[in-house]
Amino acid sequence: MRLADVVSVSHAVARTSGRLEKTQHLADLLTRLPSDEIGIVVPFLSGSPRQGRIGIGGAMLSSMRDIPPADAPSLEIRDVDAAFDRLAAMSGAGSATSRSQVLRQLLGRATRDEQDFLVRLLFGELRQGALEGIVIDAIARASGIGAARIRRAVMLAGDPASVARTALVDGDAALSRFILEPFQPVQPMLADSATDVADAISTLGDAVIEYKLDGARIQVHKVDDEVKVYSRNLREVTAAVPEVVTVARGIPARAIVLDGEAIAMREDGTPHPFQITMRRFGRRLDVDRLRPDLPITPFFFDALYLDGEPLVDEPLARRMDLLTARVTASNVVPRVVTANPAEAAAFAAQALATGHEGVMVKALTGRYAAGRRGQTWLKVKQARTLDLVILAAEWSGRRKGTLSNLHLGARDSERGGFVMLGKTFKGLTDEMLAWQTKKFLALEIGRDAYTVFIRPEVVAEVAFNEIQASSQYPGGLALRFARVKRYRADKSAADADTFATIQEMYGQGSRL
DNA sequence: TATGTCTGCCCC
DNA sequence: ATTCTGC
DNA sequence: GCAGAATGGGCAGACATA
Repeated sequence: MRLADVVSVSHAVARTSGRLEKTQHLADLLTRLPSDEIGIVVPFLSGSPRQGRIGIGGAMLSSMRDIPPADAPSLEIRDVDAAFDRLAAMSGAGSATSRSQVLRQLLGRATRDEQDFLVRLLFGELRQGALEGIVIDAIARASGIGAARIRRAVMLAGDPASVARTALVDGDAALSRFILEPFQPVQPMLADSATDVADAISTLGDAVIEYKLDGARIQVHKVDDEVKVYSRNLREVTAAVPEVVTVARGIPARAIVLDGEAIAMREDGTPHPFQITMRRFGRRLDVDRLRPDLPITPFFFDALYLDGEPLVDEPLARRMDLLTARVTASNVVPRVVTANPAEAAAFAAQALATGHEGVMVKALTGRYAAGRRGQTWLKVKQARTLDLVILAAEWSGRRKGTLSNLHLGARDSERGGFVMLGKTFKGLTDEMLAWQTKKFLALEIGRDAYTVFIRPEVVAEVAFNEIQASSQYPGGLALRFARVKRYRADKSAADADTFATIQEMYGQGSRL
């Protein structure tokens, strides 16, 4: 199949807003597609190439803007895939230059529309209103198999392309080969948010409350002495966390799959900040050098498989029992089972006092909903707010032509002026975007390519979860997960919170 | 060698 | 990660 | 309720450049 055929379907998908119609366009394409190209095109339609990230980012792509497009389409899907393969294989000195040359050559053979598609694909912003979810529906429609069955197979396979090939070529019965088994990581279950523990308990009834640790999600697979550790995105990270391998090897089970969190702990049993955990997690070099001073500890909270039996369809209560029977208590997340809101609230307070992020509240009857934001898991995190001054805004956002991304500043009561603490666009409705665009242009005192700087007069109430060290901002501090709650028309810049206040919060640990 | 820029099925 | 929006 | 879009800070590592 030609690239142009895929591009035209992508355009048709982007043009319509209806999910059913998007699905139909994609299903038609899948039906026409030669079976040996399913593995290439399905990832394209889900928004990323088969090869994953291949070392091409925004800077490289924006340097390609001058390439004149071809007059007529000639690229085959296979040509593109082969070029991506070559790009992915490049490394070492001079690789950036040769990568740039190969990409230039590819884009030079593409029409304007094809160039546009390839650039968005490589940048990871296809924006056709259909990613994996819609593609799953399309596979279902094209194969005549139920969407739930396809979705489940994708969660277990971790990859829609192989499921598409099986469904379209071999049919329904062949999907049964997608089962949970060791060393085939499954997409982790995700959680919804709740405002507080009492709210979560009243939603879920009998529940287990767990410390929510601010580390990195891990899925650990063990068969006999062989252990592999996967990240939330199913990336294999075994080499980064030898401590986890040691703990897993010691578990008395022939085969087991566990879900948990890896975090750097202090000797006194309190957690390091997330930034410190990240110095270890994801590191491949010098792991042994950092290990003595910065050990990583796994804390497990779920068991997905044990000695030949998949547990994902078992209720949480049974999965917990099997977990605690096999794993030492020091490697299980602290937890309490209760339906009593007061007891739950006390446990949550204890989690925060120990320095943790908050708690998870989970229904005891819940199944493990792989890859989904299950309604049976609720996270409760502590947030606080500051009144900050808007220093500037950037041209970007949901609707082009609005000033959306806000620069947030705290008042510097000692030296005068304001100290920038980060940016946010979150929490802004379409209505607020329209209002602030007008307002900020009236307050403009200067601009550059993307930014309008304004007189520091507008105050917003900004929620955040943590204050963290920053090498980017002049005060050396930045807000984590900042979002706008509301504008404070009743406050002037002189009423805004001061940088000294933020420094004090950071010193105490922003969660205490 | 030292520093800066870019990238990441990155982590949150 | 968080949040808003259309379906 | 789901899926998608749009965007945040910071980390290690690879490579380019001075």
